[in-house]
Amino acid sequence: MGTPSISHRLAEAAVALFDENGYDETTVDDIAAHAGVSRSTFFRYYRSKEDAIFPDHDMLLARVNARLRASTANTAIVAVTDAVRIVLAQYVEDAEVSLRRYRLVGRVPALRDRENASVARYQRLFREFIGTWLAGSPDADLRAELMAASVVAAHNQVLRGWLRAGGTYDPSGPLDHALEYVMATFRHLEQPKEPGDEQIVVAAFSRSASPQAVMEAIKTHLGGRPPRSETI
Amino acid sequence: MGTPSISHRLAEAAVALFDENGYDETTVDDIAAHAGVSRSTFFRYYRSKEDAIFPDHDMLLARVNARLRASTANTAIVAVTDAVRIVLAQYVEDAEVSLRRYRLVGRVPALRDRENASVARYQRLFREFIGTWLAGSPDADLRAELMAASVVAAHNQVLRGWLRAGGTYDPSGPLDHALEYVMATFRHLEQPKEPGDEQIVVAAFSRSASPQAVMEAIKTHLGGRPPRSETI
DNA sequence: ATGTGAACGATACTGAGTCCCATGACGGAG
DNA sequence: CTCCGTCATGGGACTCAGTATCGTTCACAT
Repeated sequence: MGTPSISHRLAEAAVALFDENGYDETTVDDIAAHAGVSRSTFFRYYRSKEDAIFPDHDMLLARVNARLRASTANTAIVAVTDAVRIVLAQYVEDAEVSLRRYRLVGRVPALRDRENASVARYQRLFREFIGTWLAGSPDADLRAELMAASVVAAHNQVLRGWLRAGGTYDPSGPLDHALEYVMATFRHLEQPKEPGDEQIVVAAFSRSASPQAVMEAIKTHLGGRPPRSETI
Repeated sequence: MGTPSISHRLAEAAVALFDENGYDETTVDDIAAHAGVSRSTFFRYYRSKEDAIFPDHDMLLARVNARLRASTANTAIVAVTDAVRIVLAQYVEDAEVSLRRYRLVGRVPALRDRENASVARYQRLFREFIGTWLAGSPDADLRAELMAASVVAAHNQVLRGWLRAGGTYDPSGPLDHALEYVMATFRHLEQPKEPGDEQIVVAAFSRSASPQAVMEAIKTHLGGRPPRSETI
């Protein structure tokens, strides 16, 4: 811990100088000099100037991918929500860095674009996973696209709220709420086609009929499926 | 028409050279020379090398913005769907260019990022519009984010399908289908909380009661709202 | 004929990103 | 102790995108 890694020193120097002098006004030479290394070394650790602000994004993407692939068709929903939680947790873990980066990204268009690009990569990952999962069902591609977009959007909404508030609370509650919101949305889409399409059966029978006979008649009428709801 | 505009000639040259020699291998000098103008002139018409492939994106964004702002709270949904149709129609209008660009963007990461950035701008526009529209309602921010993401995702899904098929059909049908899908989703979210929560009323009344009296009694019971569905 | 302004060309400059080579530290084999 | 690979680093040259500035040309109006 006496000598932090060069990679870390470079990232620190980059954020510090960007904060102080602005992004465009800071050259790679400045960053390298501030970290006590040469320009060549900077590009050995980061592919570009922007990369210095988004380290370990590849790692995070890999973890999300791993979490998604470690699931069967039955646990797909859990896998998705878990994966989203992983991403948010990563931001929360070092809130310090996340907040500085947030303020920086808000001011520099180039960095905004960069972040959008990585968001798109996450969304693509989710889309492919969900797509292979519910392959075969009608509108599978469309639904996969929509679910992926919604999940990512929910995450971003919660994250931005947390960042705007200065990272002063635990966002896992809001995230669960948002994810539940999304999941409820898509659950609704599963069963009934349209709000008005629900068929309601009113059964009339003799007061003296046996409950078994009534249930049997109803079951037959519904084609073997149990009734969706009981009406008093 | 004998002499097309310099702007157009530059865009043509750019796409042609990118197609033939690759994006990174083509310099701005090449493009300018191929269009018969100087390098300076290129940067007078396009802010960057990437811009040459995405001309009139600002214009399209402005049209979407205009369509959204030209609406009251009552016509908001129509405004959103209209705006999306405008965007897709723009792609369909010169399918030739859209297809070449699609193939190009699929191969060059820098251009993919660029496109993601402009998608994000559309989404932001929709989000802000929807947000101010349903401001005040519970979870307004979250719902705005989700609706915007879904609408944009629906558009992109339809667009990509159309592009992959080589632009060989009219995508306005699929777009309407996808948008209806999205709107149905969010309609579900409005009224009933959970599938089982729907309240069903069974009315019993005298055979001799007048229809008006029955309707009046029911209306009163439902709190002034007309019944959601009629049951035979 | 002369002023005026817009469009274009030419040139120089900064800085990101790439490539290649030299150097120097380190560790193992003899 | 010396020799020899290996690897991280430094250094410098190079390409090219993007910016800024200035001069030129041409159309047009007065």
